[in-house]
Amino acid sequence: MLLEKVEAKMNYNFREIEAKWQKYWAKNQTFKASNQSDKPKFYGLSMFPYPSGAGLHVGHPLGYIANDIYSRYKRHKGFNVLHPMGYDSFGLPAEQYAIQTGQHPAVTTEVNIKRYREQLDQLGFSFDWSREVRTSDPKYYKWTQWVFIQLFDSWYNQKTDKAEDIHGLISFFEKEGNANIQAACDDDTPDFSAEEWASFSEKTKQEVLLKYRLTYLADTEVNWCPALGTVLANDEIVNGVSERGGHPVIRKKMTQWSMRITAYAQRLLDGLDTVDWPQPLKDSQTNWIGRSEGASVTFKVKEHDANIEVFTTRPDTIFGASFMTLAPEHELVSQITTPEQKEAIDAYMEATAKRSERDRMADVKTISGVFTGAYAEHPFTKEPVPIWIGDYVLASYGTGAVMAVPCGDQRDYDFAKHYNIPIPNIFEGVDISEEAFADKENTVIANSDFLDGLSYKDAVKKVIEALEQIGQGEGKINYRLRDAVFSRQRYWGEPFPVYYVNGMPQMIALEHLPLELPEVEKYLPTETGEPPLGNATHWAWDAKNNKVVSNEMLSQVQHDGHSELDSESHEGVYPLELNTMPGWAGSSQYFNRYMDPHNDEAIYSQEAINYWQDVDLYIGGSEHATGHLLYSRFWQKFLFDKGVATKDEFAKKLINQGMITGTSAFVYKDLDSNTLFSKGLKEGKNVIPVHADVSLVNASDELDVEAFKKWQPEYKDAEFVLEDGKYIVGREIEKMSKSKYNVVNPDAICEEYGADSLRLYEMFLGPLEQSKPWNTAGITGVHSFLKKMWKLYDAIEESEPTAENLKTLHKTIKKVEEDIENFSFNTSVSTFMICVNELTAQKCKSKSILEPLAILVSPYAPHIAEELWERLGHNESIAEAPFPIFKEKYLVESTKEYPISFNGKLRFKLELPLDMGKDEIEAAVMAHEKTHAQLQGREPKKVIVVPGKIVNIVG
RNA sequence: GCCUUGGUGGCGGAAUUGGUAGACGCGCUGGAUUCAAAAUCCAGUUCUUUCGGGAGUGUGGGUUCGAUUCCCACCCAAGGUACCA
Repeated sequence: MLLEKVEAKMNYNFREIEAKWQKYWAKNQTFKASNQSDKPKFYGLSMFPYPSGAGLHVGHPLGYIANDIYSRYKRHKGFNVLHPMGYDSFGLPAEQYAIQTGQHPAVTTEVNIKRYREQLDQLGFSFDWSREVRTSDPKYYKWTQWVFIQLFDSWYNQKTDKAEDIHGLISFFEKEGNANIQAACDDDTPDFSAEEWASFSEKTKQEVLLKYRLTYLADTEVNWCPALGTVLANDEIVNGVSERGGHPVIRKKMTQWSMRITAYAQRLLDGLDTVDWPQPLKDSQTNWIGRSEGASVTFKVKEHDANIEVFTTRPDTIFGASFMTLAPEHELVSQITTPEQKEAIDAYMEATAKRSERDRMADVKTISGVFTGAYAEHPFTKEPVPIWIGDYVLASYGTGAVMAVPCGDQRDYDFAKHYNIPIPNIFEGVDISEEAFADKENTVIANSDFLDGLSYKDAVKKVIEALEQIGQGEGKINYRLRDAVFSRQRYWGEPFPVYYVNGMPQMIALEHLPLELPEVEKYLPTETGEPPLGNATHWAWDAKNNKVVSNEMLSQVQHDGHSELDSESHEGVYPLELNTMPGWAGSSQYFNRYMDPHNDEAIYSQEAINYWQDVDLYIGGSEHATGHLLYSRFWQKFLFDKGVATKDEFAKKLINQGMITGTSAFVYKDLDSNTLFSKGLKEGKNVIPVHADVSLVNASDELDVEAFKKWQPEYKDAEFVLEDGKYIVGREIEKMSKSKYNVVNPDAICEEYGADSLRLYEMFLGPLEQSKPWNTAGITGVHSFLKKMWKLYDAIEESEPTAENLKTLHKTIKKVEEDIENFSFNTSVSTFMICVNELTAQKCKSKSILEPLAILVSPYAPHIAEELWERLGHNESIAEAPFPIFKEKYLVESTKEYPISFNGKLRFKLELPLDMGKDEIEAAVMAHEKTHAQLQGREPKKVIVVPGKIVNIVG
């Protein structure tokens, strides 16, 4: 009895310890951040998760652990730390589940969040849960709706290069029309004078303003899936059919809200230079924005009152343009096609319309096109230029039309060859009989009138000047980036704070927000094809009383379009927007809301943002490169323009954690019989590999045969051919996924080894940014390290540390501090192991060594550190204990074991005093018997001596 | 095709400014302890070797007294992107 008790005290009982400290942290609010502090601030943020029904697997917490370590470290370093967590809780899976089961998404979301919270708590994170946000919480999405309204009330002034209040634009219009305004606006914005503006009806004014607002309503082509009754995002479509169910998808024009992110294209590009983000991520944003410099050129169409505008990056080759190509969807096609060509053109347009965008992209080798019969006029030579249509020109890029220069562009070249169109050569000394010449650097222009003899750069400059002179072009920068469609025909998303009067959108005032999601019977689209919110019976806006009312109250004028029938009693009730916002709406400002999450008066107070400013360290997956991270930067810049945010980039440093891949296990089934061969016996047999659940396999790749039979009853009676009495499985690295049965659940690992072991092991696997395979077997290494460390604190003494003890401690402090600052968490774990191994060998019991060691370990393995800290006699949490200070003096050595190399190869080592000079070292080495043995009588050509480092003898 | 990142033992990986390649851990081998197992501890573990040594960081070159590290060319893998005019 007594013996058991003693043993229990000595053993590392991680289950008890971890539960104890998790409770302590929660009860004492150890990690609650204050918005008032004299300390410097540190804001460490991990991307908040979508709470899925499957829960976390070991790959998910990797970034959280890293950020938790860094944040805890900063706390030890005297920073006031903000380390929050929340949930991106609007989203598709909950809605799909609701459609299938009828359960309200809010209910399933709540259940999933609870499960997530349990799993997160179990890992011992230092999150300030008092600041939790949920995007689906009306108190939170009130502010998502608020940002939307701010965007609606703003336009982008290109002269001041920032977003400004829409009222300023209206006064411009009133004073001088829109001629002198440089603004981000729709391409089809008409020119008008102040008088014309004044004469516009209220509705026309609103329509014009929509062309300038930073969020606007417009007809947009979307991917509509009739079978699913919804629009799909591009990534939800695979090979032209829906990812879910494989239903056909068509392009459909729908009135949708869009975000004028293109207004910020250049600033989004420039801002990348100011942040410490991974290069691949910056590159993919740069590519996505797709800036290209060139010129826009206007070609007049002969015999028509029409112009074709093209964008080209090679205006210098304009004299080589021998035809033009329009996208088949180009608006001028039907207008300019001659009667003789009409039949061919119609047939071609019909054929292209049938092909999906994806088919067209996939099939790049087939050259196809049709001549319209029309000609454009070359701006300089005035020669006729035949106008073709061809599906190699995309309607969605540039102007949907190109001036084709076959000698300088391979696609134009191929097209010209295929249809026997002339290929004039405008390059000096270049052979174009085989292929086009696209080398800008070595370009010398010829046969080009006033451009002859010029280089690419000079010719571009000169031709743009000439185009401007004749009013047929100008220098232009084109972006690939499109405005972002912001409407979704979904239920489980933020409602737009919008109602419609005479078809024009009106914003609901801030004091009446949030506009809460209505209850619906069904989560599917209505029979008339309206979004799920069309099923709501209580979804109309009473603009007089500012509240949501029953649809029955809708004004007659809205109902059937006859204003004279407007019902008196129901006046001022209007329909509400039926679309909801996309998934990225709620995540585009959450990082700022954490600064002041319970503020009901503002998205956050100015005091809060003045103190916290921006995120110091943001960790999350690289899959958000062109979604969340681009949209968030856009909203941040907008709020910066409005003076709401203090920084125009929200995150100083960003790290993409690598993916943790699974190590799948395979059994080998004989093709002809129900026989399973162990891995070593499958050679020469006709077998197929079958996935086995990784939880049925031990560290030595042995399969638990009985458990396997139980798991897959079809193998209940199978014959297992063993080797040495064991069934050995094959292993392969694959993406961690349910279907591959290689998902490893953190709960089971915490149960068997503890959260501290899991945290250490995830870090120990390798560099944070790299993708790396998971193999649970290796966790025993870090687990026995913790046991060894625990043992070290068995009998703590107040004794003086030895010089050796101090050296071990201080080299550990130095290395761990450097590692954390460099986000090299894997190497710190090794350093801890070395330190504990050394102190164990030294039989160190000194409190003055073991106390700082506990602090060093605490960011990584916080539970054991707290427990040891308490055993060292402290009553307060270790969380705020100051980080140990490294002292160089303990590492100073008097001698050095010099590596002695011959021709760069190490041959032997020689211990010499460190204060020995160059010549003395050389003399000592040359006198050594092993040197003579190496040289075998040869005279060395040269002796390199780097004191304190190395000796190298050449010869 | 283009852009990016990477390539080191059986495996994960280390070597931070060019200076002892393979730290640390897994696995494996042998041993101790145990009735036995687990756990723990000790020793070994890049390859090769005639036991002196020799070779070695994707391949081939280069710079250097010295290269995993810097330069050039190429190969392979992963991720992103693609008829972008």
